[in-house]
Amino acid sequence: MTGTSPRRGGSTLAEVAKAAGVSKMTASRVLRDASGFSSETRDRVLREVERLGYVPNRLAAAFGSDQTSTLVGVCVPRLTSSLFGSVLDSIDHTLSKFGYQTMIGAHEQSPQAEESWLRAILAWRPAGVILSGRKHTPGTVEILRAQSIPVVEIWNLNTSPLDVSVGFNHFDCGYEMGRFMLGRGHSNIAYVGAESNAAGMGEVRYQGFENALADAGVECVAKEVLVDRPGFYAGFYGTETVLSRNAEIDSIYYHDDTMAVGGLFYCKSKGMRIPDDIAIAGWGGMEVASVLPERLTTTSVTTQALGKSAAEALVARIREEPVEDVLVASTRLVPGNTV
Amino acid sequence: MTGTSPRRGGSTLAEVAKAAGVSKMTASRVLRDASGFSSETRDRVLREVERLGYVPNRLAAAFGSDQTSTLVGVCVPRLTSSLFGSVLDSIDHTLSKFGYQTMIGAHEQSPQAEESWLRAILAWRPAGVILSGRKHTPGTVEILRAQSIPVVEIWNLNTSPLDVSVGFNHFDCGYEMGRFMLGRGHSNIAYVGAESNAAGMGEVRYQGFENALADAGVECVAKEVLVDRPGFYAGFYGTETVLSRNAEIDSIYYHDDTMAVGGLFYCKSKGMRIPDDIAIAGWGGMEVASVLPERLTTTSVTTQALGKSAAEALVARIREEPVEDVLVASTRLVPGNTV
DNA sequence: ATGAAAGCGCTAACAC
DNA sequence: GTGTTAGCGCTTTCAT
Repeated sequence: MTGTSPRRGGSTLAEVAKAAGVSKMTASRVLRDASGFSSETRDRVLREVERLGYVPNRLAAAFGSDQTSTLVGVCVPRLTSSLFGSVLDSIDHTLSKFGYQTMIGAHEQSPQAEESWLRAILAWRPAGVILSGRKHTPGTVEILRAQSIPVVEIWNLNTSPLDVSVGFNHFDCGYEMGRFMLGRGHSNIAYVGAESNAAGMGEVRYQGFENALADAGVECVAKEVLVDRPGFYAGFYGTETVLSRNAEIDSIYYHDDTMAVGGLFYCKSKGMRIPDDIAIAGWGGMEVASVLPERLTTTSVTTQALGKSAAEALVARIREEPVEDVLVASTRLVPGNTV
Repeated sequence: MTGTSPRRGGSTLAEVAKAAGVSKMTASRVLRDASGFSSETRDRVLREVERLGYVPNRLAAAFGSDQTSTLVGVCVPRLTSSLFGSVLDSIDHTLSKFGYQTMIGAHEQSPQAEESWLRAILAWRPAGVILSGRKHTPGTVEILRAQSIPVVEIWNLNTSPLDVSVGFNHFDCGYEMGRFMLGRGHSNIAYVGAESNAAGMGEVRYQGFENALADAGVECVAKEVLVDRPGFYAGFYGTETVLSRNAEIDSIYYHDDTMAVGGLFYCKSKGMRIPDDIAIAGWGGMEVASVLPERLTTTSVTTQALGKSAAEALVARIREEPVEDVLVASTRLVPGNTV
């Protein structure tokens, strides 16, 4: 910082107060809309605020009083997914309505990255944090407990959360789709997924799926989990890979709709008929499916509701209001004509 | 706050210092990895930090010293777009490498929403902010000037930025595509876009496009800008709308690839051949196009590079290093077989 | 309805 | 290599 430049942030409360001919306390009360001032005083203070372009210093306020800010840390696997994007959008929208500011992190499914992000975030004394998934490092768990800070874990349903959990029941999603595909007469069933990292956010869905097959005495004939970000292209070449290894496959369950759409176009490019030659099922209920000639069989999920519930639960915890420990965001299998 | 609960954040520097048998200053130096302590002292301090689970209070540090935090505010139109998601991902990744924390906002193209977000963010004395688009309220401009804070405007190229601009040359993108479509012999050319709001982030592209047509003495026969979020479905029904009004249309330029893909499937569903009956062009070079049977004619854009450049430019400005005022992220027309 | 004083946890500046 | 002092801008507490 150069010595000549004026203090960043312009004027202070003291300057506003002085200009308005009142004490700092009175000015402070006016700005926080507390009580204890006449409407005449109020007008005088607000006029000076306007004139001086006063911007409150929340750093000082949060530090000086209760040691807690209105900052909230939110960590998601990635920002490029329409599903996580929707959740984050809903969280941010809801939090800002309640007067909180959202600090983000993207851990791309690495618990270590999550932990180092968290350490940096906690130094700002956030009012709470929202994490994705159930896998956290021991360090993460310990530091959260030590800070006794409200935590909401999202995405995966977690019946023994650190604090509060708001998620989808991925196991049931997988199980239900497994049963559905079996019910349509498919028996050479494969799974194609993608995980950038070890945390395995898609794994639970596969487990539910596999269980459904096992309960019917059927084995999943192929499981291909690419080390990649889930997406259209991963679905395309994952399908190529799995079909090249096993020509008997008559149906594929995908990590999500983007991968399913990629797989669908791979199959069509090879002249396969859907669902006669090969059946395809996705997950997520993404918008892209709405324009395809085929109606994709998928599980539609309520990402907006998940985000809103998570943000509301966090705010309730911050305010020490009663909150359900475990909330489930709804999902629904939507039969199309691709299975 | 209940009086019984311990101070959030656990121990303080003073406690660490006392436990280590040194002064606060020495402990502070160790933690900031400054010089001025023996390695023996360092070990003793770090041991106590570990033992006490000390988490530094950046609120106090930022407030007490230079009045500036390592927080950075980043505002984008929305978080559900793969393009903006990619930019944000790249920004966050780059900023965190430099030790900054990202606070987000989503203004969905409303300058007013941007301004109120900005006011809340500036109260945290961020080291800098990144805004999207060129349209800002007078209040936004004034407050930024008054705070004399580093600002990077992204997305739209802006030759007279508030501070620094890193963007795509949308006008050229549109112009180039206009010329390309004309070159392929199309003459009944329409445009289909979508804007949720008045700020009109897609408008410049249209202007370039229209100019290309005008320069060739051709008029754009239809312009349909839906009041909606750009997306697959908006492309689908926007195409339906525009074609129902004008049956002569032989080619359509879309706001982006999602809309183009939506339009493509609408046209195919009506039995039209592409590009013979109707030509289709998008923008963005999105992944979805990689799996279609058609190679979509589009403009591929470097969202990761844009985000990285923007973050780096902001950091340079914060550090008072020399920075180019205007940076252009590259775009490239990629001819496919849909035009 | 308003004001005065104290202090939050940290670091810059200056001693030693 | 280490310690002391002062102060950042605000809010809390307690007077008036």
